[in-house]
Amino acid sequence: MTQLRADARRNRERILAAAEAVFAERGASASTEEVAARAGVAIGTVFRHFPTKNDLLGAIVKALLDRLTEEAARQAREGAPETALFAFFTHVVEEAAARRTVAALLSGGGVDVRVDKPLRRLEEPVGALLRRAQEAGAVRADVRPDEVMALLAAASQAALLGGWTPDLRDRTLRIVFEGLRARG
Amino acid sequence: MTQLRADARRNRERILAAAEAVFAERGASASTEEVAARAGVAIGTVFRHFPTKNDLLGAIVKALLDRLTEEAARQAREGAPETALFAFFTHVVEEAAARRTVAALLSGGGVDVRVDKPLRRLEEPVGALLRRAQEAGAVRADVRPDEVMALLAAASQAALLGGWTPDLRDRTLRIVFEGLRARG
DNA sequence: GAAAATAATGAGTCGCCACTCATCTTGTCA
DNA sequence: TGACAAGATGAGTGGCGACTCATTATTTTC
Repeated sequence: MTQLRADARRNRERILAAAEAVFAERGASASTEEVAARAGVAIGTVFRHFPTKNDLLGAIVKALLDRLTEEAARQAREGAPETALFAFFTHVVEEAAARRTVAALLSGGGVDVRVDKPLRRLEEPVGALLRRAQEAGAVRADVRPDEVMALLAAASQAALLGGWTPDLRDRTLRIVFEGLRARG
Repeated sequence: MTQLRADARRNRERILAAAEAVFAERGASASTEEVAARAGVAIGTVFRHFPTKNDLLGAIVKALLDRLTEEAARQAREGAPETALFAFFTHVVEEAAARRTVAALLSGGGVDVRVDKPLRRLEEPVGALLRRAQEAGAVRADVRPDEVMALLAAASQAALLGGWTPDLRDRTLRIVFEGLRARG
C-alpha cells in the first residue's frame, strides 16, 4: 500500500463525510451520485476510492463501530462500574437514532454489508462493561453478553425506525435497564 | 364498489398469498414480477388489483395488523390477566421473526407505506392488555402504553433483523418482561 | 348463447442507478 | 521546470424493475 497523493487523501475524506451525511439522511438507498455531488467530486472519483457502493457503506459502518468500540473502552476505563454500561447503552441508541444507515443495512434491502463480524468486535468491550456492572451489583448475575447485545440492537433499531422522541426513548430505556438490574 | 368477477376475486387472493410469501422471504425489495410468477398470474394482473407496489405492500401489512389486533383482543378476552400481555408480546415477536416484510417497510428503504396509522390500531388492544396486567399486579403501575409499543417494535425488529435464535429470543424477552413487572 | 362488460395477458416503455473508460488534470520528484 | 505517474472527470453503458396498454380471454347478463 503506497502513499496516496495529497488530493486523493483529501477527496477520500470528503467522500466519507458526504456519504455519512447522505446515508444518514436518506438511508442506504440514496444514490452514489448524490454522495459525489455532496462531496463536490465527480462520480468516477467515488468509484475509484470505493469500487462498489457496498464498499462505501462498509467503510462507514466500520468507522461507526470503531467509534462505538472506543467509547465502550473509554467507559470501561473511566466510568463508574454501576453506571458505565447504562451510559454506553444510551450513547449507542442516541447515535443510532441519528443514522438511518445502519438500520437500512441491517434490513437487507438489497444491500449486504456483512455486519456480523464488525458487530462482534463490540461484544468484547460490552462484555467487559457488563462484568463490571455485575461485580458492582448493578446488574443481575445471570444476564449474559449476547442478551445485552440483543437489547442494544433492538433499542437502536427501534429508536431509529420508530422515530422515538427523546422522552419516549428515556422512558423505554429505563424499563430495559430495570430488567437488567439486580432485584432488591 | 361493485362485485368482482369470480376469476378476479380468485386471482386477488392468489396474489396476496404469493406476495406475503415472497416478501417474507426476500424482503420488500423483491420484484413485482416475482410475486406475479409465484401467483401464477401475469404481471399486468397484479397491477390491475394493486395499482402500485406500495398498495400491495400496504395490503399485506394491513392484513398482518388485522390478525395481530384480533389476537390481542382474544388474549384480552380469554387470557389470564397476569400473563396475557406477555403472551401477546411473545406472539408478535414470533410473527415478526418470520416476516422480513414489516422490518423492510419500517426501514424506509425506498418504500413508504404509512405504518403509523395502522400501528396505532394496535395501541388500543395493547393498552387494554396492559391495564389488566397492572390491575392484576403483574406490571408496574407507572408503565405507559407507548412504552410497551416501543418495546414491542424494538423486539420485533431485532428478532427479525438480528436473526435471533429461539433461545436468545426467550432470554432477551425475559429481561424485558422483568423490566415491566412490578418489583417485589 | 351472443353481446357487453370485465378481466388477463405480456411485450414494451421509461427512468433510475451502479459501474466503466477514454481523456484530461494535477501532484510529485529529480 | 519538465516528465511521468497518479488521480479526476463525466458522458456513456447495461441491467433491472415499476408501470402501461393494445390485444385477447373469460364472465355475466338477458
